[in-house]
Amino acid sequence: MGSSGEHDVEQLRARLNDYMTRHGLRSTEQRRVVTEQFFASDGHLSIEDLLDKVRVEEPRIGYATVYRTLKLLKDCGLAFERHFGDGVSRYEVAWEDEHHDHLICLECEKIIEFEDEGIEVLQREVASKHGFKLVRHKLELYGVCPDCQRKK
Amino acid sequence: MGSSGEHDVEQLRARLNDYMTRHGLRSTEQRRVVTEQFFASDGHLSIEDLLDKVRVEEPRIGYATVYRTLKLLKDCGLAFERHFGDGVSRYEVAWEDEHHDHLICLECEKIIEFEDEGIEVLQREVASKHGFKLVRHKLELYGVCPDCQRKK
DNA sequence: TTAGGTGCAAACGTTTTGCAACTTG
DNA sequence: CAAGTTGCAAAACGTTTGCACCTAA
Repeated sequence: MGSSGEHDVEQLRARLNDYMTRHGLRSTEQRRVVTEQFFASDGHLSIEDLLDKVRVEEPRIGYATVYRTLKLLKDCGLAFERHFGDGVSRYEVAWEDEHHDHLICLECEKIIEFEDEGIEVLQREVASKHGFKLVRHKLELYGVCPDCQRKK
Repeated sequence: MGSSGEHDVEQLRARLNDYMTRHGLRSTEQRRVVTEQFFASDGHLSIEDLLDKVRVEEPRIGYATVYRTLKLLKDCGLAFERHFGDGVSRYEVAWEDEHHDHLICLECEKIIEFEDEGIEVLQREVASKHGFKLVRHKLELYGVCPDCQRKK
């Protein structure tokens, strides 16, 4: 529950340490708490979500610190920032081996993750057709989930 | 240049008028200027972009009015709102017959539009596999365009 | 005449920043 | 001890809203 499942957290720590060393950054207690809570989370966290988790462990952590730490994780490629309709940024762990897209219910805001290799192949074709070197992509399907269809 | 190309602006006007009549909304000079400037624009305009264009014609138009008018256009399905990385909302004319996705250069911010029916088909399959009724989607491919690859 | 629209400025919610105090290496 | 980091509160940012005045129907 809330754990990292089968993913390799150790690898994330290593990548982070490596990045911090290379950039002369310091490993503080706050950073440890924020990053560990983040790595142990599933799904798409807002700053507030993460701050709540972090404060259970270390109530004095300020909220600029969470922003700054997530910016750091974003910069070293360990977190993805997402913007779904509302005005809030949400963050997601960038597991080395995983890529998925999102299927979002317009009524109950439920978010389902999926992967589809066929789509990925076609995306690479589109990119190369335009001479682009593809780095990443974002695909979001918006619709009405089975539960909400039933409710009508 | 900056014109609407081969698209049918008249149809947009008709749809807008229809919507306004049905909702008891009024056709003001400001709305006319904002919507016409918007319909005559290509690409992805921020509120500021549009306000600049609008003020050439009618300098007294306030900037809440542009927001409110774009909200109206969004509500009646004549404009799409987009969020690319920065904090700004951008708007795009929702031409009746057209759907496209975006290929974005990470270095020069160039945006190319594309359509790919194969991808659309697979998207519909994914949605129905999860029991979703698909309403719309957003696909963005990020990479490096040919020009920027050459510059290195 | 009246419901709706406008422009302004103030309010809003999220994110960023300046700064003095504090840690890490 | 130097340089990076923190927490706070203030500022900044894009967007929304309250309100008195205006205008289309």
